Amino acid sequence: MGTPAFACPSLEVLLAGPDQVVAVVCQPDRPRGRGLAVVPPETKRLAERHGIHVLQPERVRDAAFHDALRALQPDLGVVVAYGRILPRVVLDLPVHGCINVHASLLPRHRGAAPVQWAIAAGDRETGVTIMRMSEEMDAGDILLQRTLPIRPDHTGGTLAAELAELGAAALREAIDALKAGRLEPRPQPAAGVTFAPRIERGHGRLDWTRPAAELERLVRALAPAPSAFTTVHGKVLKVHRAEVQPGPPGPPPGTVVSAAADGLVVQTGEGRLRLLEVQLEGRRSLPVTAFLTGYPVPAGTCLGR
RNA sequence: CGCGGGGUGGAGCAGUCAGGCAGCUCGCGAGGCUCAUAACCUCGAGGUCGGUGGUUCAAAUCCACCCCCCGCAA
Repeated sequence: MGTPAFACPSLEVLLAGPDQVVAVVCQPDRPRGRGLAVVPPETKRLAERHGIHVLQPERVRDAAFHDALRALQPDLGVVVAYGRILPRVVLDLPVHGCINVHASLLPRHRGAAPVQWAIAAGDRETGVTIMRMSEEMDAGDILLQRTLPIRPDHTGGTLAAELAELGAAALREAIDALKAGRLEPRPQPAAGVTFAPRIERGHGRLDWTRPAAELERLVRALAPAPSAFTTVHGKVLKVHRAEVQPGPPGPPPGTVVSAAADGLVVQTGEGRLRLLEVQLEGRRSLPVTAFLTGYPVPAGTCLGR
């Protein structure tokens, strides 16, 4: 059971393995993107290429869905970024229950967006957790964990891709170990629980009173999508890449200190942030030099309002 | 039919409303200035104005259709 691209490496591992994949469960095709075209989830596309049966229940509490699932007589449920809280009746339906691939070192970053929040929080390392699923979100017993250092150049996009692969490998390992009976589930520590809520638009707004280092992490966490942003002259300006620049306290946070070939330097609550790649609404993403060529932003301009 | 912005020398943009010599900043090339430089000055090359059709004496500009890029919303 999984929906977006993050789940695909895990599905591929299962398809390549010795066990039969009786079905793929994902969220329904939904109108997405410009023009609201109805687009099938990534896992569905992958499943169909392999001729795997696909289930797309509107409601996970629907009895008809439960019947369909039961008819498949699954031995094990594998859930990767499905995007819905599953009721107990579904969790208990497979003979050996359900396991989950989660992109963090639980109990840290329970929730929908663990990868982004790990970067934004400044974590030095993150990883994946394979766990037995319980009704409480991401609170199940840990079966196996694998860690991955977070590099200073990791973005939400690149880190998620690496964790998807790491998660798939860990999943393979965990299933093999489970079948061999040499995997001992252990409860998550009571201490260290944090939550990583779904990323919403507002999370990307750069609050210039915050330290530059924190803003840089937010920019990376939300790249390439949905992106951190500020505003210039009332227009949305996405910031795709930026770097911290030490600097003396200066003008009010949000003030453009300088705008030249080497970047657009903005005063923050602590230090300065040099914007390197930006995108004005309706325009494509540009290196800051090209952006400034056609859209001059004089020093002294106040961003964010 | 979800709302909206855009496509103009290599890059980014103005010009379109009100049709009339293809413009700006940057880059590139040559020359000059300078102890020197990504600085400064002079000169220069480079464009089927996204495509097709239409209107017109005349279309980047007006009309119709099509292709492509992007922001919002979901």
